[in-house]
Amino acid sequence: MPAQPKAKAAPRSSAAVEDYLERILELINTKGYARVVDIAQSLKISQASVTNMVQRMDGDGLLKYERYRGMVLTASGEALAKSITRRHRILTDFLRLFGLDEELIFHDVEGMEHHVSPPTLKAIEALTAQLRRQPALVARVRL
Amino acid sequence: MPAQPKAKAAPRSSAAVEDYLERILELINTKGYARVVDIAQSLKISQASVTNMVQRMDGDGLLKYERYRGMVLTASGEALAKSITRRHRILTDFLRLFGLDEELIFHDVEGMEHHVSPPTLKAIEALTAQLRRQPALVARVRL
DNA sequence: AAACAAAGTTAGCCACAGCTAAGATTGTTG
DNA sequence: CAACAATCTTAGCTGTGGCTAACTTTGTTT
Ligand SMILES: [Mn+2]
Ligand SMILES: [Mn+2]
Ligand SMILES: [Mn+2]
Ligand SMILES: [Mn+2]
Repeated sequence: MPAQPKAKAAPRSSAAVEDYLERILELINTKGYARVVDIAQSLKISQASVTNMVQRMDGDGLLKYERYRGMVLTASGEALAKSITRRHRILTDFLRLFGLDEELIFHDVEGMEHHVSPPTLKAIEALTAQLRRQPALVARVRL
Repeated sequence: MPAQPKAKAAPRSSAAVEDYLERILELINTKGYARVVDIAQSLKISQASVTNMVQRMDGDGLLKYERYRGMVLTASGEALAKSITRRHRILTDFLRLFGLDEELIFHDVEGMEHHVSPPTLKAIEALTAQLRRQPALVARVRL
């Protein structure tokens, strides 16, 4: 018997895997399916790299993949993708308060999102809500 | 003649290189010198990895390194190290507003800092200054 | 059905950034 | 000064996540 009951296989995913999951979920939500060619274009990487990563993610149980046919997120893959999407949205909402360039926001969020812990995210979310009731204060930051 | 006057060789450094620079500067400031063994302990990586990276950074002109003897930051390495240290400090000051665990703050900042652009950093810095005059608002976030 | 184009896959490559094990250098100590 | 411990370096390895070139599969067009 293991020392720990089952450990839940801690879904320790890298920044790259998180970006793939985020795009795959978005493609499924908007087009109904996620194709290799679309993932590649969206992430600006080669189709070959996508095929390779998708095979790894299949092995890791994040999605089910059939050669030449397509892929679907597993339950755990989808749960992870949704939480990643939420993080991305919360950080974007926060940075939008300050009148920064939209492309810059996207770039910064795309990098930062992989390093923000749940408590920090919660604080930023609450702060954003508060700042929305204080436009005068926010205006002083936007200067 | 080149199209651009000189381009300044854009010091495009990775997250790992930035972490090394930050620690090396800190060690120099507190002990007067940065030794391989101390960098290794501080970053929790092996001495061999440090030697390897330090050699690459020498090749990239970020520091001058002499085998078995030691290293000094170049002008550009020191400038970069200082700006990295500043980013780290500004982000830490921001997150400290919310009563988060100090270890958690360090972990998050250590990851996020490499992805925050100058305009975003400036906004966060200004926001922190404003929030310091609004303890009541901050208290609502800390709940 | 043959031909073609688009999409997908494989093979082989690379840089980055870590590791261990083994050996070299340096400075201190008996 | 010899021996020793600490420090540093080298050699060789690994996983991640990219790439290009060449090939295969699929679906559409004629
Ligand atoms: Mn991202
Ligand atoms: Mn994202
Ligand atoms: Mn860092
Ligand atoms: Mn730092």
